[in-house]
Amino acid sequence: MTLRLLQQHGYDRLTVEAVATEAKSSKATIYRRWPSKTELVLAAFIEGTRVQLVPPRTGSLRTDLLTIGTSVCTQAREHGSTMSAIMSEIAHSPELSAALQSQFVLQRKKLMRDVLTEAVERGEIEARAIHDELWDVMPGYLVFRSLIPGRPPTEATVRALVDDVLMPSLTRF
Amino acid sequence: MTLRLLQQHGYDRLTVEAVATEAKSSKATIYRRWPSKTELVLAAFIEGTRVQLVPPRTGSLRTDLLTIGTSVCTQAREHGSTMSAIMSEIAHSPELSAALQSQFVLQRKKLMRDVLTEAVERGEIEARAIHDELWDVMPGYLVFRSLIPGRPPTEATVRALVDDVLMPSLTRF
Amino acid sequence: MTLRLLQQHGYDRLTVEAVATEAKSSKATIYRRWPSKTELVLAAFIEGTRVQLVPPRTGSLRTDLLTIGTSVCTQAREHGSTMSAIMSEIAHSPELSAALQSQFVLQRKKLMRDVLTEAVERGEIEARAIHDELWDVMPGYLVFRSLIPGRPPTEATVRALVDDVLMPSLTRF
Amino acid sequence: MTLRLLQQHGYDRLTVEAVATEAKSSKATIYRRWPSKTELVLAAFIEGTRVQLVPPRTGSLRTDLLTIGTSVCTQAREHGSTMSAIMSEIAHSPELSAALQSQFVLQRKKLMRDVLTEAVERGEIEARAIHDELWDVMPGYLVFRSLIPGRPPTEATVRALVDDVLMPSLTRF
DNA sequence: TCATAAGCGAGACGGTACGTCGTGTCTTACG
DNA sequence: CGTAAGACACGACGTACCGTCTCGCTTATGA
Repeated sequence: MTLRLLQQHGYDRLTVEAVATEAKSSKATIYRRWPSKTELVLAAFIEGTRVQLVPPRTGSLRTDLLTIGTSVCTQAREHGSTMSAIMSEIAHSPELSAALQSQFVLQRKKLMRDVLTEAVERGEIEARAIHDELWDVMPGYLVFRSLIPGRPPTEATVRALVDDVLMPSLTRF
Repeated sequence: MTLRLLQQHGYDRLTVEAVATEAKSSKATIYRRWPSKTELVLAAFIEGTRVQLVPPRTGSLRTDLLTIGTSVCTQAREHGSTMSAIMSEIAHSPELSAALQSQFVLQRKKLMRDVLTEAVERGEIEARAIHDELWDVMPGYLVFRSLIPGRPPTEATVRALVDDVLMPSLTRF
Repeated sequence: MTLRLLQQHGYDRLTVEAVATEAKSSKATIYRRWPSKTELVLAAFIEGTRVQLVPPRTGSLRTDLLTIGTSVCTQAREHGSTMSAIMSEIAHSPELSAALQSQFVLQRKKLMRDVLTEAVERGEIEARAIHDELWDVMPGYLVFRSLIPGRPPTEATVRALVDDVLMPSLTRF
Repeated sequence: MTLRLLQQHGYDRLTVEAVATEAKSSKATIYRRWPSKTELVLAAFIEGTRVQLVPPRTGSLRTDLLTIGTSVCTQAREHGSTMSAIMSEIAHSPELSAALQSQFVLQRKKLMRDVLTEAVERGEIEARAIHDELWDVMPGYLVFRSLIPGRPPTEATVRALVDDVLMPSLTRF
């Protein structure tokens, strides 16, 4: 898998030549399928982080959030270098941005919304406590923590984030 | 200033040659001072984001946080491309990581702690509401929002983050 | 032809970049074919001085020698700068030396030997008058004269060399 | 002595920095005395090859020539790399050429002429056998042999050159 | 069963930036 | 005041990678 090379060497240490060799293929074939190294990497990333789109449905909002947060941590830790590289490249290309948006971000957003909606239906929180603008505070912060060196998010990070920040916010009314 | 080129072209569109020309200098001189392009860019970034280390002291925690959040937004918006590039490179070099830590992160952390400590002293919040692990939720999330395309953080983002997330968390006891 | 640039500017005024541009190519391609600037220049030199390997066969040793001498003069005058550069570089590299030996020197030696052998067969000179050690007195001296400034060898030089030095030596028995 | 570095590394492996260090001096001082690396090297070469200008006066032309030839061999072998480098550089600079001419070539020419003149006076050869154009056949050829790799001139080379080429030529009348 | 076409590997190529090195000039500080 | 130390502008070298391309070979189909 191409992702392995990505995780091992990081984006710019990765050469298309190496990917081709790894795939027992040739550069031309790679470029026939993906128009650029960036798109190749983005596709591999999206492929490698494809997750269940159904909410965990553990029965409580808190454990749902903990589950999602842990999952984000795992992925972010594995693909940290890839994510930062993608962020770099994305600034220059609206197509990449759109691809990331439609194939990655939207799923996560829907997942989060489902979890919150179900919590509302269960009466755990009020609908007005949900902030559409801030749906990605948890994943965003956890990803951020994975990108900067020295402080990768842990289980404790997620628990503190959920218990001491998100839950107080969602139950503030 | 070298930063100008960075903001205009982004990290990998930036050439050391161009920096040298801009500085009416030569590549050799650049490389004499900074061992690599990455270190040059990191130094420029740190230099360009050197800010006041004193808390805003507006008198209330909420407005202090709004002030800091707005400042983070401004800088993150300006140096978004630079930040993602630095994050990419940092994974490969402990030295870079240490430099970023000591010359950038620690100042921000101290600033945030000062603001919170003063709020405790003013009686606005309780000391135990402060979470050392999560001191960077606000800046971290705002930076994250600046890095992903399409949703740069706005004044409204900061206000929602402070009023609906941070303040409920800090006043939860 | 790359040789043109060599003759115009001399070895160290010549840049690989210029050669690439001249060839409507790129530096990378040049370096793919020749491992260094020196080898590139040596190859161009050998290519540019590839001559007939058959003796002139004018019927007399004297005119054969004059013909060869004149030819040496022409080439040495054209490629003087190249030759001295090659001599400089060759001292450091046995490979270059071997290449020059096998692709340049040996042909000249054979040519000279053929001319002398035929003269022996025609009865013009005795075989024992031929000195294997000194087969290159004429070309060597003419090249030397081309390398030092101010005294390029002329037609008169060759004639004097043949008539007053070589022929007396070869017919001394 | 600067010459030592020259002989060890050759012209272009030699750096002015190294010469300065060797001389416990600084580059600026070197450049104050000699306007360029080439002139520095030329000066060192001329200094290092300054020889007696008086003829050997062994009593016979043959041994005089052998003596001179052997001396040329020794010097050429030691400074081969330097000589080829000087020849390279000289093509671009009339001043260098003039310096070499007046401080090196002319002495050698005079030496050779003295030897031949005395031989005439001794009755060994006729004056008309002396060819002004070809006064440097012996040193020129020996230098050439020192420059090309693999065939440095030996004692046998000199003897053959004198006995089988020069003497027949000089005694041809 | 053999011929012809589509697809793939292998890798050369043009281009561009990197980081290194050496020359010759210049400034600074010391003796 | 001259010199050692060394920073500096300039420019070439050789390397690496990207994205494009051409060339044979192979494989899958049509007569």
